[in-house]
Amino acid sequence: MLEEGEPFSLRAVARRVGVSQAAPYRHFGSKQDIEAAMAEHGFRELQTALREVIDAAEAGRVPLVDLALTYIHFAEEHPALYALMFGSELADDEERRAACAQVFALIEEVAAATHPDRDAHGMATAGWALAHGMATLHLEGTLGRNDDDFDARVRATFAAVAAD
Amino acid sequence: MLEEGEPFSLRAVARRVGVSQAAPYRHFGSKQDIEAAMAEHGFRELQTALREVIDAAEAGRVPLVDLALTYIHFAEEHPALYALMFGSELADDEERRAACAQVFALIEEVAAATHPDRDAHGMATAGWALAHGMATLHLEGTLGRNDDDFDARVRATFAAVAAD
DNA sequence: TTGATAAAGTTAACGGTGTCTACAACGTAT
DNA sequence: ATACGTTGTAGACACCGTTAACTTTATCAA
Repeated sequence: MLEEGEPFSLRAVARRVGVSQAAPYRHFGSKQDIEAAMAEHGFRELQTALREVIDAAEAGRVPLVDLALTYIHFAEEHPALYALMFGSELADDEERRAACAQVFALIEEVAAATHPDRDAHGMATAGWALAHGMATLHLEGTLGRNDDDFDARVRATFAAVAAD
Repeated sequence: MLEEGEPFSLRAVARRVGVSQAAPYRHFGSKQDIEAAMAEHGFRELQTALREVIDAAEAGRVPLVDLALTYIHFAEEHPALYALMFGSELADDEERRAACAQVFALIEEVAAATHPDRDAHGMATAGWALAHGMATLHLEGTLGRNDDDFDARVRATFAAVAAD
């Protein structure tokens, strides 16, 4: 879904589905509506992935950095979708924003559980910003090409910043 | 330059400049080339802004969070350009990457000066990721709409994470 | 002064794209 | 059976990036 290489045009999609170019307009109002729906779906998939990590951990206590790694792996595996999720044109789609807010709430919940003594909102903000920032910079190539030990780099960064 | 609202098409640009639609191709090979040049210019402007903050500080010691605020203000003031600078299509433009790397080197330099005892590279990575992440999430609306005290929020986040 | 050359601008076209309108097929409920 | 809402279609429109062929214009050597 949403391959990186080929152009993402309504016509190309319709062609691939074997349907006429105007058919998508029976189901969506515009291309932006479709992209917003895809972004919303992406946030829900991301939430599911994060939820799995939380549920797999014993006693519900997950280090924030593990959540961040899951987050970053998601971005690595679906770079085009990830870019879409944070695309500036979709900023005012309400359902996309709600799905995004749910992910944030999940992170906040974990932050509150692992650090009951600290400001959960601030911790969640820092954790998300760090994860999102590293994911973006990594995808974009700014952080070099040591792909394999990037996980270690993320762990080191989180540790350097004493967020755990 | 690069207003948010109107479409950024070569033809629209040419029209506004009062020149024919094909004229840009006398100066650039493609639209991507133009965008890459704009992104490169953006990185250089960002570098200048950061450099000014560093030079204005006494003894050359700037808290990382002040650099981050300058970074975020730049993103706020030029949202479309900022999005362009980190657009995934431009990842392999060499000059853009070089300009980006210079900004990173600047941050690293400050990190090394303010925290001689810690890993400068890791600190710079964390600082940039935090700043870039918060800028993105803020522009995108995920962090709420308390626009005025967002600076305070950035300071709180950096403090919460003990990065200074 | 003349003439060659390279830079910069022009018009016209090609294929592709998002979107709209008008029309046809078809399942379903009255 | 008939009316209707749903989903599909073809065709058009304006716009887009890009290219090709042609003209203008400035520069500089002869």
